[in-house]
Amino acid sequence: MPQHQIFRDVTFYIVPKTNSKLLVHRKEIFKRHGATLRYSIPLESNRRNGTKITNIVVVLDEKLKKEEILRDLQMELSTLLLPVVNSAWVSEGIEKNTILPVDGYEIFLSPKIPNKRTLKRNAQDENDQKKTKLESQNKLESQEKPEVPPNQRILHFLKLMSDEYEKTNQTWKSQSYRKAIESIKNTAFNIRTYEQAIKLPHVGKSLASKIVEILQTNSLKQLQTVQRDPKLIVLAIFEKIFGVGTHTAEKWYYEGLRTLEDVKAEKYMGLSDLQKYGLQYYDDWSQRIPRVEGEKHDQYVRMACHKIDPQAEVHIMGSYRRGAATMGDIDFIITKKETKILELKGILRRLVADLEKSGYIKCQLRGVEKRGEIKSKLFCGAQLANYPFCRRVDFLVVPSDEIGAAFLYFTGNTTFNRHMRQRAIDMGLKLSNSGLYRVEDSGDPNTPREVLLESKDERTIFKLLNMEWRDPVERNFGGFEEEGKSVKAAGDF
DNA sequence: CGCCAGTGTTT
DNA sequence: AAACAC
DNA sequence: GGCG
Ligand SMILES: O=c1ccn([C@H]2C[C@H](O)[C@@H](COP(=O)(O)OP(=O)(O)OP(=O)(O)O)O2)c(=O)[nH]1
Ligand SMILES: [Mg+2]
Repeated sequence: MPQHQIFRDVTFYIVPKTNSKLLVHRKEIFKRHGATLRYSIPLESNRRNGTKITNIVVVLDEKLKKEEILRDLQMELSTLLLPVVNSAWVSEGIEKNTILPVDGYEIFLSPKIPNKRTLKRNAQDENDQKKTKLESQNKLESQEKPEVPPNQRILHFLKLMSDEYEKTNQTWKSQSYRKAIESIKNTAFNIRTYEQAIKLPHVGKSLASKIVEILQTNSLKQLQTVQRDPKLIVLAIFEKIFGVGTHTAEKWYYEGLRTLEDVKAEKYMGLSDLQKYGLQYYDDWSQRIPRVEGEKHDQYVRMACHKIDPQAEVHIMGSYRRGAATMGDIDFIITKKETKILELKGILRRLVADLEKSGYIKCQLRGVEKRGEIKSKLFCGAQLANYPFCRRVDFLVVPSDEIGAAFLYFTGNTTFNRHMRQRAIDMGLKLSNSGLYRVEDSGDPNTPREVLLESKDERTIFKLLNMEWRDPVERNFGGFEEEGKSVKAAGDF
């Protein structure tokens, strides 16, 4: 019953390109009302002409993040001129049988906080994940028969793919490749066929095909197309500045900045204190910390803490507790028996004051003292006398009744934490830095009731999750370091 | 087709 | 809500 | 991109 065909003269550019039953259905409705549907924007259509709407981007999936919308359109933000609206604009227009003004439906992809006076560029990403290293282009010599460590070529290219996706904030794809890599590492034989590949856990059709492609051509088409432009190298340098992530790095790049010197020269005024310190200590914080120096930090901080409160305890966590030979930073937990968070915050505040006075703490990146409120976390730069570098040091104060969960969290590594937390989810539980909880239905599905099961004791949390205890050294999961452990580890999950 | 860990802090 | 960090 |  297409009566007026209100969208007769309108072209919808649909996001996302991917289909699903629901989306197909909704698009049918759009067509019935006369809309022309397209999936990419021809150059000449990318403009607004007056108030009359003839071309418009319609986002059908409300959950899409702004950056994902842009990626789907394959548009650089600065070049997108068309209005972008959510699907309510369409459906309410249909109800009212008219083309509505976009006000109230428009999704603004660009500005958010006009920082000082800079401009355009926005949209953002998913969650987590750390820096990546740059790696040079591919091409391994074609070694025909026996690969001594099996599947080396395959692993090489899949790693490049994973890195590529991580750099472009496609975190789930990146994660998929990492899981496949782990899986292949645990494979004793040389994979030769699609059938062998697809049997492996975390290797599906797409990855199996890619594996075959690698075996046959010794390369991957997709990797060569994926422009390995100099841009990524610059972005990686920028993103290593503390306080600078993908968003800021990209913004700077589009403003024409290419080196740290460019940034210092042109942006210094506009930088946050965080980023200024990040620049100032860029070289220092790029250095690994020898384990022996970690011991010295431990002694030093422990002494200082003892003076403030002899009952307070200092523990080094992170990679140090996992037995690393070198660390990227130093992670402290400060705690005290039978003590609540408030008192501990006070201890941290005094400790920090002393450490600053003594010259150990060089700068606070995230302070104890912000706006009168005392925080339970401190990120800072700190240097021991007669040592060559300022180090990144993190303090976390933890009330004694959360100490087990906090140890678990702050010992890591990150991959181990995520595995363990996933296991909790699968058991209907939730594990966080404050405890292991049972998640119950409270009537309101948005705010389920969380009942604390355990938070004081690390070992009890392992038991409740039906896991064998692992010494911290056995928690170096995933990645490329110490995979001897992660082989067994992966099997356990 | 939804999930892929969960939290603290700042803007 | 986004950005950045652990 | 894989999985339940
Ligand atoms: O996204 C994150 C980051 C960190 N952590 C936990 C695990 C990690 O082990 C600990 C300390 O973080 P840090 O970044 O210091 O990692 P690390 O394991 O100590 O390694 P590095 O030697 O780089 O400091 O905090 C998480 O749970 N999730
Ligand atoms: Mg650390």
